[in-house]
Amino acid sequence: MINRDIARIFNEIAYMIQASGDQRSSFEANAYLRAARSLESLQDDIETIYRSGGKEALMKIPGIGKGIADRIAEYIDSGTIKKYEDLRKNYPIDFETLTKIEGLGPKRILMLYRSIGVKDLNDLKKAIEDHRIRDLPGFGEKSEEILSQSLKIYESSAGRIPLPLGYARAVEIRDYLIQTGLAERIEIAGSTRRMKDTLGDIDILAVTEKPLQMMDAFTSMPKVKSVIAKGEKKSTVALDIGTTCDLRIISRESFGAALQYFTGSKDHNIRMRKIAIDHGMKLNEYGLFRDQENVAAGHDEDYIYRTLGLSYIDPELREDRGELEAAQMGKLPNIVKYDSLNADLCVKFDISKAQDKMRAYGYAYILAYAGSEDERGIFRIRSYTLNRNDSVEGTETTFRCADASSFKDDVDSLIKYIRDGKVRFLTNLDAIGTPGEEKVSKIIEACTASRCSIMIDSKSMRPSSDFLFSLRKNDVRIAIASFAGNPDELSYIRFGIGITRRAWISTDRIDNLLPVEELA
DNA sequence: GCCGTTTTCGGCCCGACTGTTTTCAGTCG
Ligand SMILES: Nc1nc2c(ncn2[C@H]2C[C@H](O)[C@@H](COP(=O)(O)OP(=O)(O)OP(=O)(O)O)O2)c(=O)[nH]1
Ligand SMILES: [Mg+2]
Ligand SMILES: [Mg+2]
Repeated sequence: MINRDIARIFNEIAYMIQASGDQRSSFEANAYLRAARSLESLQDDIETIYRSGGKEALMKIPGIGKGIADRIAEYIDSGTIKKYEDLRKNYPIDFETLTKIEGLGPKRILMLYRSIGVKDLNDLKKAIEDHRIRDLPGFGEKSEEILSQSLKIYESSAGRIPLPLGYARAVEIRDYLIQTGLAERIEIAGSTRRMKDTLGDIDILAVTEKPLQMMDAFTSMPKVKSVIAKGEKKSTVALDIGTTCDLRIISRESFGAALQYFTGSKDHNIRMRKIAIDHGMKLNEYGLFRDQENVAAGHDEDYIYRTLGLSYIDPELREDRGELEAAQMGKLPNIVKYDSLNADLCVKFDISKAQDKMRAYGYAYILAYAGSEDERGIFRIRSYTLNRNDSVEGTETTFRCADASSFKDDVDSLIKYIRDGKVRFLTNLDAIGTPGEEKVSKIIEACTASRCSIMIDSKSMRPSSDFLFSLRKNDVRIAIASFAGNPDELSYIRFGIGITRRAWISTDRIDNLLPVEELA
């Protein structure tokens, strides 16, 4: 897929525009950045979209208009983009990598290039080692020191981390801050709250009477490797797991607005703030202001949405993918709640002693792996329930599942299995291809017609929410499974539920809400 | 460069933290 290649080019064009910098063109740079984000989240191959639908199809993608559609077409047709090549002549710099260094943006990167010829990471390293940066205009001894620190953080950075890892760490940090006794309210925000499948960092929001003390506690946590910024409202630290964590402290009255702000996404926030402007108001993390008055003071997120004429939008939907339009019309999907499942639809350990867990999760039954079948790529799962004595009991009810990854080169056989009613659940659908590919559509059609559900593996988080979001217009049913390999891993189900919520899948399509009799 | 249930022109979200910037630019959330 060339989506990422083109996104990278657009990012670089944006950085070069920003580096050369007059105000007017910064909006153009934002347009390129927005288009790049759009391409990165696009599930289907942009080349396929262009070849089958032309420029009109490209212009249907959010953030892509005439100009950028032309540039995408130019890239696909000729392999290069003239505007990009021309800019590169003036700025032969690896912006993509250098902007990943905390504290380095387009302007300072350009300064480093113009003054001492820094083009890439290696050049930067040498410049820092030789102390050539401290004498540059706009830099000093301190900023050279900070750059050296940022470089170390970058090199030990894990990039985006998987949600299950980040979520566990976010909960640890939240609980640590709670046990300091300083927190009046505290909430995990950002992409963790939106249950995005990978996290760029961890974001936490708190209310406290003693911000300075709480910031001290935060920056001196055991797992903090270094402190990147520390103020009374906001601090950032680098954690041991190669990611950073932001703590934002806010007053009690502003908590609702702050949670709305800090949950994001950025694009959702920008849209919200524009809607506020349309209503003659101003939205920021402190409140919703009409004239000078904060009309949302002391209110929760729900109040802000409703005051702007919207229904409440769950965090998982806040990606500017149509949720604001839907909220305006009261047409948001009714998504499944985290504690409402009737069952875990596939686990992979002996659950005969798991009665306590079963009760704790409120499950009426659990389907557990019962071995592979003779046919390649097919396995069986058995239903277990709680009997009168409150112990787990296997039943005669079993279902057959197909693992799509075993049918990559034989999609027709898989479709036949589904159409013949030989399989009830399908795992690893994304191994077949992207959502827009014909073989995937054909499988989905077969599943919808023959009551085979797409099973989500909550442990590996696949198919992803982005994949399933592309399929949201289909009626195909969904089964959520933890794939737990031991009792503790039953908690992974949360991430599978998150996937269905992010994918706009409504409760009437979720198999886990059915009693076992209705599964058959 | 994108975009439009007030617009096809004229807007484009809004604020925190840092350094050497004497009044704010750059970067980031
Ligand atoms: N209004 C506004 N809010 C922003 C902006 N950038 C970030 N935010 C808000 C929304 C984000 O969800 C939140 C946390 O910022 P992050 O950079 O950590 O982004 P997020 O957690 O969404 O994604 P991540 O997985 O960390 O890359 O702060 C911005 O430019 N404007
Ligand atoms: Mg974040
Ligand atoms: Mg953050």
